[in-house]
Amino acid sequence: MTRQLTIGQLSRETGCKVPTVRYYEAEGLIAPLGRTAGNQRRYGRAQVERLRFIRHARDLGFPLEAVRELLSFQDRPEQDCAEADRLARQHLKDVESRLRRLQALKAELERIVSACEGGTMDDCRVMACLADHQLCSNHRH
Amino acid sequence: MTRQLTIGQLSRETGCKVPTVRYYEAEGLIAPLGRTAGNQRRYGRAQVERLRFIRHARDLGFPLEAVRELLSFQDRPEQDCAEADRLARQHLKDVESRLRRLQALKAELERIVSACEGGTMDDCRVMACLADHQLCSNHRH
DNA sequence: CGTAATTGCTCTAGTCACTATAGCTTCAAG
DNA sequence: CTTGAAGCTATAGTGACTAGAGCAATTACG
Repeated sequence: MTRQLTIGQLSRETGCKVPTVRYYEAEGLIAPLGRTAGNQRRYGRAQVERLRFIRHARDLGFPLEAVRELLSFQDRPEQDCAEADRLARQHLKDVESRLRRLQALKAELERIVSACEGGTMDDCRVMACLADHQLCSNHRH
Repeated sequence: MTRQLTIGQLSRETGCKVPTVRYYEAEGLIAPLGRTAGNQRRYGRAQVERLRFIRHARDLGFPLEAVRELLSFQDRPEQDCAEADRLARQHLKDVESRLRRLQALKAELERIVSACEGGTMDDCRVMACLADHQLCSNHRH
């Protein structure tokens, strides 16, 4: 029989900081098995898995609300997985859109810094580009 | 002589929402020329330019603190532009790092959703990947 | 000149996902 | 039995806004 874990041990096993575990509890994502006589939280193996699931989804950039939804799917394993798939696909779309935006941004920043040849603020390309939208390569943002 | 602008007109000219202009003022980034007898803000051409500069820097992802610094450079046009250049290069590095991370993320999400072939939550690849780190292509995150 | 619609004002609270701090209590080891 | 680490709660702070309440001022029209 596996013995119960303190919040610190849970934290070490999952790489999730202690205050974050308590935050997730306040958010209703994870609850301890129970408390000791002295009011300390105690966790079991299932909580380790649950917290790993949460952390992994968060690392993949799912917002907490999506994680909450995914956890509720987990609790109903008989259900069709179309919803989980839809959520993941939606998230992928979001990531792709952020990616495109970031790529455009990188291109413009590269253009801006490569144009700087030293001198004073007065005729600095970096400052000029920031001041005047027309100097942008990308007029859409 | 150009007549002064209300906060709403300034907002329309710059694409920056009214509450955001007030927020920037509270943050010390931009101040109106003055106030009317009835306590309303009035702006001039210089403020339009300044706000455009702020918005453009923000659109490029510079944090407000960096924008504040860039604005202070603008106010000292004699100064060497090395600092502005350094700031932009640093920001470019940040963007590149975010970009790499997002690309890895996209790859894994693509792998996850492509593995889903329907069925129940029980044997859904999406859920399995989220539950088990070992199933990741990228073990570093 | 009166009135109604629009725009402005301040202040407070909410967002997201934590992180940090203060001040206290409990637990495990020696 | 004492000490020090780790636990507890509660509150506030982060960044960059956004939303709402409840008023006041301005402007256009008749």
